[in-house]
Amino acid sequence: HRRSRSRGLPPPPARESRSAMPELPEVETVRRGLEPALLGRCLHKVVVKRKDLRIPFPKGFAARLTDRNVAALERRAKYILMHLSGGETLIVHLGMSGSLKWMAQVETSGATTEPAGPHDHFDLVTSHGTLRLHDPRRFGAVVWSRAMTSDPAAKLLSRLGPEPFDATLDDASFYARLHPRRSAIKQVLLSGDAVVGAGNIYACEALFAAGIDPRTPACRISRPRAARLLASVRHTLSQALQLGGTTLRDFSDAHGMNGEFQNVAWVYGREGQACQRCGTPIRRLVQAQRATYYCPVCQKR
DNA sequence: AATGGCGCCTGAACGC
DNA sequence: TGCGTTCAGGCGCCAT
Repeated sequence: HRRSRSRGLPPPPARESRSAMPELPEVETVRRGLEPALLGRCLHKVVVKRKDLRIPFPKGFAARLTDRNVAALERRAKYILMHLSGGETLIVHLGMSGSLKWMAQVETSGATTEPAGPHDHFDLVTSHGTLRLHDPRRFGAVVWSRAMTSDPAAKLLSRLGPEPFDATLDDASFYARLHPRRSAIKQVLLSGDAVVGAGNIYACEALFAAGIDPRTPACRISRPRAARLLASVRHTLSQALQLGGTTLRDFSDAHGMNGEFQNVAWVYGREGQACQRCGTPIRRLVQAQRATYYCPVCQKR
């Protein structure tokens, strides 16, 4: 079977901060890793190599960042928000294949920056090191906003659903967000309308954990099952976040499944393999042009 | 308003 | 060995 892939070679040695398929846990891991390096630093120089990501770089991008200090590093859904001293914000989305690589200056050697490759799109140069955006597929986006309450930041972020670990997201409000939707629950999870952060991998995993068939119309999920699903989303994302350190230091293969994640996955990428709970072969189907993996026995409509 | 479908983009894996 | 095809999917956008 084509999908039961075995890698012939061991992964290359870990040498940079990279995680493909960045979902919420990966983005939060990147944010946490960058925070101590970037906080309070001044952006001395901004080098733009290629500016046509999914959303093209804003006009005057480099000039608008130069000589600003990094005031805070925040995350909202899968966006990284770099708040600057002038009140502006640089918003970075890593898309499917994006990564942010921190290259610390080594004072003893005189701080050489590695040469930029064809998929390196910008460098933010500080006195202590350089932050480099790398994104081969260019599904990512870089957006500059004068203020978070004004466009384009407001437009980009205003329609996002609640954060999974927001205490105000309770069972009742989660149910209320699912109930009007007639689409399959898998698609509703991916839409980020009811809760943000779960991409294809964690949507599949959370639905397995909750015992819910991914094709179930969202409106047919009862209050208790919705509560269980919310708990499963939170559990899955927090477990992945705990494994985030591994993601940070590892390379990913083409499928973004490296390090610990593929080892703890119950269904994702396991078509034809025995369910680790009941032994039934895991199935794969396509919903909205996206692969869905599930156990036909453990997950009910 | 909700919904389903499309396109973007590259590299790995696959198949002949 | 080599070349064409398929697949991966986050998300803005579009038509319905």
